[in-house]
Amino acid sequence: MLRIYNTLTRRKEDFQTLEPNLVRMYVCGVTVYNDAHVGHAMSALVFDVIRRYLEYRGYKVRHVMNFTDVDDKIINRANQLKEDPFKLAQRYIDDYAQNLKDLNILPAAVNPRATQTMNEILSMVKGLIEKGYAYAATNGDVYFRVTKNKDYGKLSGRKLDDMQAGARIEIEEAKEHPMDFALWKAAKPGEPAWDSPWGKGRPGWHIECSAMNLKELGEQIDIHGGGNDLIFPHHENEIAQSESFTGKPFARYWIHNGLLQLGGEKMSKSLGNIVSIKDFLSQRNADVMRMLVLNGSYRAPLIFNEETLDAAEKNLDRLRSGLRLALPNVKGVPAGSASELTSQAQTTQQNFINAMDDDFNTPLALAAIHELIKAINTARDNGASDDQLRPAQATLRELTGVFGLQLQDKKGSGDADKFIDLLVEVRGEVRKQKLWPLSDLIRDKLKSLGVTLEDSKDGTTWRWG
RNA sequence: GGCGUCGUGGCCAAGUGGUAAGGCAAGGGUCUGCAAAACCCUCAUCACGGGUUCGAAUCCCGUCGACGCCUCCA
Repeated sequence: MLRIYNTLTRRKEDFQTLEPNLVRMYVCGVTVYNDAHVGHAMSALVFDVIRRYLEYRGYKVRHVMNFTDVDDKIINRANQLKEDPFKLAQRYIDDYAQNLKDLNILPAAVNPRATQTMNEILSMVKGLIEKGYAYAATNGDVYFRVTKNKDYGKLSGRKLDDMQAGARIEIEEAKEHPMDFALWKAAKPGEPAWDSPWGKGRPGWHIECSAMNLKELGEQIDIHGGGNDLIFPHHENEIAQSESFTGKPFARYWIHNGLLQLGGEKMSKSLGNIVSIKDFLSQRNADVMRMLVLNGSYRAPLIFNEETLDAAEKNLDRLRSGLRLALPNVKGVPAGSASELTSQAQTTQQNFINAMDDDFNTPLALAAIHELIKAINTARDNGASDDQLRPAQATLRELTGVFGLQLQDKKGSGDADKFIDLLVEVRGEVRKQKLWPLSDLIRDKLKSLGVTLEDSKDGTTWRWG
């Protein structure tokens, strides 16, 4: 039974979907006004792994991830660059889609955008006004009336009174209550704007997500996710809007990932301590970022630095070692040993599932995989044939695939392979004649070209990397 | 100031009542002509101080510290 930590209840709960075998999952995407950074990648990776695991467990997952493509920051940036705000947003949407692809993140079923959900947003704002949950203020904005929503604050565990006390908010005089938040913002001259019963304007930040949920997934969803910096106010406000509008509980499970830490602080656009996904991928393989995420609990902060990245890279090398072919010229091991390996594969698979069922405990699941690696490598050392290794390696591929790891061999140009084979063969003759200096020279030269040779008693293997 | 998360070996990180998973690094060994890889072995008593318990990293109280949110933020 899968159990998931629910931010709403602050407990792990059994996972029950609204509809059998179908998971409605909404994950907050990004506001597109700049290059996405590795912190965004972390969040996307966390939910990609969750999705892959749910699918592995037999669920059909309808995964929705939005783009916020109109807001203050986009408008400001566009003004700065003297670019059309819609074009700017489109540019960064395309970039982000490419980032996700490069990170081997499965595409969402839909990527709704605020600007393409305007009808739903408008009707939701209207509905909230009609029900008394919102009001059009004198300044042209429409605000949500937090005092009308009796359990406002339930997600973040705050009370309205507490929030008033310490909040450093410029109190907008048009608001009835300082914590009321904008559903609709009146447009200033020159800003992108849509017609509405309250004059020209654009949606507030939170309402778009409520509207997109309603449009793409319905009134109630199973999983709503995002970084834990979104808990308040964004997700709190989403709940307030959605539940006030529909009168039904909104999301069953609220899942929030911890934030990536760079130099002891979270990485964020406003702090300026950013490593973009693009820059990261120009230096390291996508699997490295993924391994970094898998190595820790998704809810805990993730330490991102050269040291942790190097360790992640080595960890990947280790996983790859399990996929190597049998040693040359082996005769195979007794059937008993081979079936032991197969049974280890089954044990590992079960341990993997048990770990992941416990709130997606990827570090523990990874440890299970390492057990299998060790068993495979031992079998290989003992002379197991490829046929004997294959079933366990298939399990290894299967489980690392659930993690979304690609574990591609480091590659040179494929055309070179047969020449390398030839060199290795010739070197074999050289070694028979015990011409060690020459043999070592060939090995060293190949190493500097990115080809690693490994000699064993019965022959030599080579690989890129 | 309020709310919340957390503090496990050199580094990253599981474990949340019965005497500390895993990865990286380090040291030793097997194998090898050498090397590499692989395999084997070694390496922590869980921030600190109290308390509960037969028994606590794991529960409670306090102290110190870190981080997040309260304002745009994955």
